[in-house]
Amino acid sequence: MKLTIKDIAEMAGVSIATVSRVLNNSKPVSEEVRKRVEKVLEETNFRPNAWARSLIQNKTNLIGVIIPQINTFSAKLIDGIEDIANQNGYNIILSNTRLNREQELKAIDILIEKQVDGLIFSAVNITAENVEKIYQSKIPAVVVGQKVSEFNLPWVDVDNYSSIIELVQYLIRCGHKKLAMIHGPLYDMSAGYTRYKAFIDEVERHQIPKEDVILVESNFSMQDGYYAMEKILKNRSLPTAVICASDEIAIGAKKCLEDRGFIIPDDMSIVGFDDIDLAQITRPKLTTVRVDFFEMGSIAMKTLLRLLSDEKEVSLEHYVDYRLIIRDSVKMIR
Amino acid sequence: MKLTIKDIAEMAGVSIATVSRVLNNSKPVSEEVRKRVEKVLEETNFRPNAWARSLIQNKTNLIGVIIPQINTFSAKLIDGIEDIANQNGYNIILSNTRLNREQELKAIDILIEKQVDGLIFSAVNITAENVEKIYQSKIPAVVVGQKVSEFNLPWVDVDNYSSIIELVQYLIRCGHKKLAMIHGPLYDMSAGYTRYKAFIDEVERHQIPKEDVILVESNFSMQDGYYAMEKILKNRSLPTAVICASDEIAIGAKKCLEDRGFIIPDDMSIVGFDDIDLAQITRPKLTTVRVDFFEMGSIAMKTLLRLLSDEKEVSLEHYVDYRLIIRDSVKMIR
DNA sequence: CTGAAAGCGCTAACAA
DNA sequence: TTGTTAGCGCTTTCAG
Repeated sequence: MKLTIKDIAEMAGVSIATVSRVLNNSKPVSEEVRKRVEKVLEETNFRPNAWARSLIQNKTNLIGVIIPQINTFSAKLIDGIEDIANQNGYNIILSNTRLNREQELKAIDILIEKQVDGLIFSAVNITAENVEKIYQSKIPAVVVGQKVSEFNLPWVDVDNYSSIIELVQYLIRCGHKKLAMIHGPLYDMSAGYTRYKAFIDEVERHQIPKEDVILVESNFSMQDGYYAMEKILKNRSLPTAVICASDEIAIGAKKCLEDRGFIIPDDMSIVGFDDIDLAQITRPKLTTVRVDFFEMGSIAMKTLLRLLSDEKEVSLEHYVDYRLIIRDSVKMIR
Repeated sequence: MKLTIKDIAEMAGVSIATVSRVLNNSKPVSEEVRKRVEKVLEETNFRPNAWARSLIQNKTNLIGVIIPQINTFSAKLIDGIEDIANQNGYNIILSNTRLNREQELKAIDILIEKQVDGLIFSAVNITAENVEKIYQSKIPAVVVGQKVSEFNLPWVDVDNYSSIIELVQYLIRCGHKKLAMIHGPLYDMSAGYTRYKAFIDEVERHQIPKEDVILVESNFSMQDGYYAMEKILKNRSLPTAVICASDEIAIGAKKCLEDRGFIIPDDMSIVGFDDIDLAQITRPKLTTVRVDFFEMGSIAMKTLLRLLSDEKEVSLEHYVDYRLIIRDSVKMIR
């Protein structure tokens, strides 16, 4: 049988109200009685039922975290969220939706039932349906990994657009005139579509002729990067540099080239995105864009905290820093 | 104002008991009334407060997961736990103790207060103090990543001992007679101490003379692996093969050798542990031991489920499979 | 089949 | 300073 505050009260010979008072330090209790109660508390190792309390206080100190999958990136994201949450007395309840739409909706429902104080939501493509549900629940929420300016929710993301533009400009400065991109799936709004859009926009801005631009879609894996590069190699005129939507893709693509005797970056330049550990270990070291997912998580949680403390002004848009990491996989032409 | 079952009852013109009945399908309700209530439920998108319910049913459908840090391994572990938990209607509440003893104790306390139905506990070194607290709480628990045979708790771990023994035997079969190990910190019972102990035991069993065995301690990072190899290189007589307690160490050590002009495996053989993604990408590909952390998580959760369903016989010891992955970083001598 | 009411473990008035 | 009591949102007897 689990102990309750009532048991403690009996054992200490006081009322349950008094026990509650010493438990929470909420009201003055005489030194003598406090000692007595504390003794029982220690001896029994009593822990009050958080849910009975939350029922009254309407607060659970729980943050719901919804992610589409668990990988190295989301792991860092979670780490960042947990860090700030923990520092502020919150626990996180983790929901992995495994890239499944229905699971996302279900996860939101469950977290509403569990009365989470706040929600951090991430998905490959956040839809109106999701957001609607979150709105209705009135639970403070912040979106992570996608710009959702069309909704009235704070979001945190890397500036996928600017970063790719910077990358393209860098390649052009290096003298590259024929470019390819291995982009991610376009239904993936953030790492897929936005990076793709930035690329075609910037390439157009520089008036690079259509025939000197190659686009290939790929999933975010080495294997798929490998295949994507095979497709690029089928073109009559090869690019001098290819931008990959992720380091994994880049490394797969690189492998494909190497298997065919290409020397990187002499025969073809490659850049990636994310700056995973591998990027600095492969030879040549990969030029890429560094994204700090831990920071992304902690910014998200800090934003949520601000929402929770009813601050009037919580800015809706949060870009997490990125940095072009120039290493050895791009050749300077001329 | 949040909706309650009372509001729904009023709106549907029934008693709260009836609403509860349709919510849970617990007792027969006339078709007509059921329809009426369901309509209101849909329109309002009502979600019952899980904690009010749990207060009565003494069940939260919450599993507490305590991990010492978030990295690629624990991420997979969590993934495996979440997968099974989710399939069985449980949510996980994640506590990262950041390698901090006090945090571990605190995390247990908090999870007790949150009335988790079960606990999955992992730490670099699980102590009697931790276990004592868990015992006292009477919460079903399983330990992950450490053999804790001295306690009466189920645990799940790789067989660190046998796997290292297999590795040593493999090296010896390959003709290696002078061995080194870069082992992890010895306070780390599982990946540190046990692998170390297996190595010295097996080396002794093969009567390899003391002077042909080198031991160096290192943290589990490439950087530290690099330094550890530097130490090994200071010895008068070098080993022909070195076992590293992790792939990260191995890759760092390898880098150190390469920086000094060694050819691997010709000049020195290296083996790692874990089979991280990198292991098959570095050249030469790394011979290592594959450990399935996702499986470790799912076994842990399945074991916990068995505990929760009051099965009489729950085996306490669970080894997760490992496999020697022979690649190209070990030279066959003779 | 439906409703009234007790009670889960706790906090917070309100009295004393 | 302490105790009594109402009630948080729900489930579950127990009557009807």
